[in-house]
Amino acid sequence: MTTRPVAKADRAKPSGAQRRTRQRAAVADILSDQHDFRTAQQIHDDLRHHGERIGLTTVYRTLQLMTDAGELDAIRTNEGETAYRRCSTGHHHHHLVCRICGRTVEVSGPAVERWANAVAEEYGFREISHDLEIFGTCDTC
Amino acid sequence: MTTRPVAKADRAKPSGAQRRTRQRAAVADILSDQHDFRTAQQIHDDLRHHGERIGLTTVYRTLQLMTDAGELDAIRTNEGETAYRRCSTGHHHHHLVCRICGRTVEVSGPAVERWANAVAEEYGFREISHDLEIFGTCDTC
DNA sequence: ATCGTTGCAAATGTTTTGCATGTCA
DNA sequence: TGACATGCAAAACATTTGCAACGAT
Repeated sequence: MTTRPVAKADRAKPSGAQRRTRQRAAVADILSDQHDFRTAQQIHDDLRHHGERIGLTTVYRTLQLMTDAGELDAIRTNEGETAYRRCSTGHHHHHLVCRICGRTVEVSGPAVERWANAVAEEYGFREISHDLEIFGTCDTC
Repeated sequence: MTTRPVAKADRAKPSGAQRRTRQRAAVADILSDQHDFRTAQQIHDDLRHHGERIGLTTVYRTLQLMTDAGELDAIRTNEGETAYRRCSTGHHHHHLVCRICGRTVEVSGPAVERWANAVAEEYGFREISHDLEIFGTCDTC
């Protein structure tokens, strides 16, 4: 086990370019609509319900590809699943997540960034990055 | 999948009291020594190397018990494992983790707490909690 | 003696991989 | 036509559970 942030662009793309396929388009589409974190299995179910013919394996592989490409945010749930979400803004941000319905709001705050950097420096840490998730119950729940 | 903070005291203790056993003491001991996050499997290995006779199942069960009792912090690693760490201070805090050696420093900052609460309230979220991990490379690495 | 604990084996659930087949460029 | 993509089945893992044997009180 190694504790480090989720790899966003670890393995280098082998060589040849990627192909546009029906399946990849379908995964990308469904993630454009929804803004919540979804697991691979949920996405697979959704696609099936929408009449898409796609294998679970392909969903997993596509999500990994998109994550490596920086198009998706990936988090680990407490249930041990990996959940993915389209990363609308390319830059750094945090998430405000409703415990009940899963509604998510992207937030950002220079205050936190500054604090994190200051604390890290105080302890002699370099090349800082951080993950922050705020949980709560949203007004409609 | 349900996104919510790691359950710290979910299931109620049935009725009878707990027993002190060699195995539970061993797990507690090893966690008192080390301050890093360790997975159940690592702890099991450590104990075996120290000559302890203990089953992996028991390690898992003991860690869960201690977590429910609020004695341990549990986090999900990006590799999909659950890592545990003794929670020295009973109160809320965050972690500064070295990407290389895994060294961990407990930090706390009212600034972040305030910011998180403010942002959450702005979006109508209640019963706020949050998780924050800062990653970096420590001075000795 | 009683009832929580242990630990093996087996089950579960998620994600990955081998490989034959299909398909975009 | 190729090289990459797909998807089934099987493998790989982490974790949980059934259950008979154990051990603490």
